[in-house]
Amino acid sequence: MMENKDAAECPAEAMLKTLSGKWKPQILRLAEKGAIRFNGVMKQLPDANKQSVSVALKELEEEGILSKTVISQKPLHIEYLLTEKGRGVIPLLLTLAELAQE
Amino acid sequence: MMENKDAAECPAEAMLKTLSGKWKPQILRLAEKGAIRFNGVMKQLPDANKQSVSVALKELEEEGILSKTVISQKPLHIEYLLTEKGRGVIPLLLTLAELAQE
DNA sequence: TCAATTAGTCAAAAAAAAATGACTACATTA
DNA sequence: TAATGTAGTCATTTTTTTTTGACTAATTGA
Repeated sequence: MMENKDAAECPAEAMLKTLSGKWKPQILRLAEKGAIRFNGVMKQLPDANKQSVSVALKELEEEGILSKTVISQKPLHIEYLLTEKGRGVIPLLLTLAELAQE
Repeated sequence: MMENKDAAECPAEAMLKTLSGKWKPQILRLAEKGAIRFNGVMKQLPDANKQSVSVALKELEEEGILSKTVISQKPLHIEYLLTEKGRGVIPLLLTLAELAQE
């Protein structure tokens, strides 16, 4: 009998963790409509705080769901866009939202 | 201009929270194959602890994803089954898992 | 020069989630 | 009588997540 350390490998769990962080679904919902920016998100989610939004954007970028682009440094302008993977996530969120309401 | 307290209502966020609790995806994966029982889950997920499994089963039941049935109290026998809603969640988890690997 | 806007970071505190170990309660088996 | 198996609960500790408030750094406008 061989001892196999299971449990660790549940790919769905990792993805769920990534998506379920605070403010992330709302941020993705904003991103669905077009490029988003840090301060824009802060204004549209008045109850969110800098740190959480900062962490959310960073993690979503690390997961390849958002891409970050520096448009210009003169009047500092940074944009986040949904990647292809990110666009693939949106319909899942919508389906989850529907299921939640049943 | 009227001040609207937004943010609270993101149905996807609630559902994501429910599904992303510790061990929940694994438990649902077991439930997909048939009725599950408390000690059975404990044996199949050796790294999980009673408390977490207990909380997971309770929350999944409260969300209407699992149904709980007492089969008999003589040799105490309680079963959890995926509800229709629960069965609706499974394909989403599989899709999330696929997306995670891209 | 002072204030505002851009996009954050940092350390610390507070809140929420998860883990640990002891315990309950009932019935069966040795 | 003691141990085993069922399905948990409870209080406490540990870990993780989220929030708070102060601070940075560059540029623009008054």
